[in-house]
Amino acid sequence: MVSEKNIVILSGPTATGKSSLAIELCKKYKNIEIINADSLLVYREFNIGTAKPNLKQLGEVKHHLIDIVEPSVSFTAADFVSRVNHTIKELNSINLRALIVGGSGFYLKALLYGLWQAPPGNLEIRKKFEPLTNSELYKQLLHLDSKKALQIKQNDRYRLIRALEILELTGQKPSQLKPKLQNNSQFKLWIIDRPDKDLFYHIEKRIDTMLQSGFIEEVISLRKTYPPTIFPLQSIGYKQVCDYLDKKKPKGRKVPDDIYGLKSEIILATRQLVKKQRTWFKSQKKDFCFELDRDLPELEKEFENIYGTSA
RNA sequence: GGUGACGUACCCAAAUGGCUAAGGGAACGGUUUGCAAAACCGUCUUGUGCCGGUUCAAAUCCGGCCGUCACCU
Repeated sequence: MVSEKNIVILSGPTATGKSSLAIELCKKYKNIEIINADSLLVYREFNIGTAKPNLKQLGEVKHHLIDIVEPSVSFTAADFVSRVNHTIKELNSINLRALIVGGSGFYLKALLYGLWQAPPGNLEIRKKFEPLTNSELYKQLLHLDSKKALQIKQNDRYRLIRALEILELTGQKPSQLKPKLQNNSQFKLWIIDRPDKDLFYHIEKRIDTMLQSGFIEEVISLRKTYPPTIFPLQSIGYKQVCDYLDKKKPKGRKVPDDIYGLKSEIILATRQLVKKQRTWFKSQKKDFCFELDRDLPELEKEFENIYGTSA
């Protein structure tokens, strides 16, 4: 059965070189296409700051789930899962294999283990909760579903609202939601990483390149079209450029007013992302962990085992 | 060389005589179930440049020294 073929998920911290590696790996096989698993590459017009693969790269190997939504539209983990499942089916039907590449841990977890059987977010209902303070929200939830409330930190406003939203939408207690089963036996989670010294060097180099390629101009142009509140403009790099353009200084830290100050702020935020991603992956069940450069031969061998001719 | 300002933790920064010297950032660790490059939580338990003086009591007042910055010659 075609659909039972293994699919590698190539993940790991940002700037490790996942995308380029994936393209190099796929070029040798001709029948593999890449499915993006990065929460920001799905947005059109956000190109430089997201380190989106360029046209040449996109031409070498076909990519899915890149540039699929407008920047002002919110794209969720559930959207990601259904799109991926759909794409895999489609590829299988024409005898192609999929390779999933990206560092958005939450999306991957949703793909591997499924989300709960719950309705999507509802702006109307969320608006209703807006005036309430965190402790008021917490008290409400404690009253309606104390089990769930005890699992949520009292200041975790986002999750408190989500839990109350589910209650209102379904009448069901969030703590009793049933899992939506996801067949994950075909996925192989591979994490690639590299030593801090290499990774940080790459991060700095990458940010230099972004700034030289017109990153600031990209942000200026995006801000003419979209409100500053949209999610991708809050993301790493974009947020710092916005602050730079608005001359907004961070609290608790002195940063030069110039391009060097901007660069150091983006580096800082990117390193913090790396750390968060590593923390995330630490708790995930992995099939392989590779250190790039050092373990490349082994990685290629494993890749051959899964995507090789006979598979 | 002269004048003035300033010197508080790894960094920024409150507190100008008196309870155990705020707060923030960074860092480190963690949570994560439809916004996730988001959001949230925990840990950073003696550090007021140096020396001396005044006082019951000094980061805080006085003197000197060292250092930084600004301006002047």
